Amino acid sequence: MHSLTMKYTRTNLSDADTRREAIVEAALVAFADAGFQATPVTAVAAGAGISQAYVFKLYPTKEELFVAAVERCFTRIEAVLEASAQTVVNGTPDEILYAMGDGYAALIADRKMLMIQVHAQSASDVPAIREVLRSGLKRIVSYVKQRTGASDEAVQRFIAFGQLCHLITTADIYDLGEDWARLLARNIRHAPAL
Amino acid sequence: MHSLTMKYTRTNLSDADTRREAIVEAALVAFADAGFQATPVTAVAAGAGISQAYVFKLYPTKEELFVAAVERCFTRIEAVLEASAQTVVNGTPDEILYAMGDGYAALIADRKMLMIQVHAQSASDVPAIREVLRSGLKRIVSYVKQRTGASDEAVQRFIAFGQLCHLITTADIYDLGEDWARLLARNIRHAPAL
DNA sequence: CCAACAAGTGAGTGATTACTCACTCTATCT
DNA sequence: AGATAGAGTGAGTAATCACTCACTTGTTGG
Repeated sequence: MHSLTMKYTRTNLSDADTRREAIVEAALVAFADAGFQATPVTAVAAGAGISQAYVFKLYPTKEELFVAAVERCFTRIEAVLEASAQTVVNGTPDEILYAMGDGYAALIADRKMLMIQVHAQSASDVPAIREVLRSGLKRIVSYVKQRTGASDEAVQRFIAFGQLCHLITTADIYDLGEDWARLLARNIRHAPAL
Repeated sequence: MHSLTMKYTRTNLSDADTRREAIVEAALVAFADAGFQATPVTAVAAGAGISQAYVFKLYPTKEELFVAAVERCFTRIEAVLEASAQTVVNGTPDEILYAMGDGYAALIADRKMLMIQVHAQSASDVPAIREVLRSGLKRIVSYVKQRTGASDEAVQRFIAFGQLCHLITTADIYDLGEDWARLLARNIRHAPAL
């Protein structure tokens, strides 16, 4: 139980906690790919390189697993926003917001972080999922507002255009040569896929 | 085959087409409720009051059924936008857009039309679903642009705030008394649920 | 050496579900 | 009357999947 008696003394993670880490990472990938309902827990287990039975030992239900993945997603977004904010020194609120937009665009280049959010919205009739979506959103909005000092309107616009970005990606219209698609994607930053 | 020899001569729908109608309506309700993966075809059949076997006779796969429901959703949105536009005479583009926003807010009061779109985004890795999402979006954007005559920026903003509205609804933060929630929902019209 | 426990798994199980098929029933046409 | 065709279904089937459990293995403290 205590680190002095633990097998791995190099880190402060026990074996089980190391596994939890690996499982959440695998869950992020697997759930992002197919969503909550369509992803079998076996896919997460395979991604983490362990048996399905052990996944269930560490995360008793698939729901908890998904919630952990969504939570991780929001934590990562927060970290990226903070890192982006730090690249601009003595900036105006709008400049910091702009840098955050850059950071977010880079983050979602591989779609995983974006799709997890969309899947969470889709599964938001499950109370625990709605709850983690809400708390993640709260963290992002509160953080952006406080860190940038931007107006409420600017922060709201920031989130709204983030959502537009999700729509553009799911409908896959970034590189469509049509007028309506260009209209929607105008000025939306978009890093090329990995 | 031809209406002169048909059983029901009062309408121009054959029995099968009447059933198709009922099935799409039931599909809209059922899929909106639980999404593409989590909705069994039996739920649609029950909603339409017919056997599951017959649903499969008219819609050979669940995928086609879902696509039909999404298509219907966009058709209904377009109709609502048109009806809203017609309520304003000699309006500026911004006035017409505003009226359309009212219409949309009223339409999604019962969440069905909203959730179907979110579920479609979530299942957009299925090519046919991505396709119907894209074509629906194209119809809406093109229609709004042409009918209002608004600037590209204004139309883009209209769609972006529509998406924000979806997020607010899925996370269920309309009536949350917290600052961050009020910030997000500021000036977002919201008809009370039915 | 042994007791105790944590890590880990193979092999189920029961429920669900997309899709099929052989069949019935009713109405119309000749 | 008999043939034909469309509307409609009951009863499957094969696969998938969330979750369980009895079990093994390796480690450690006494």
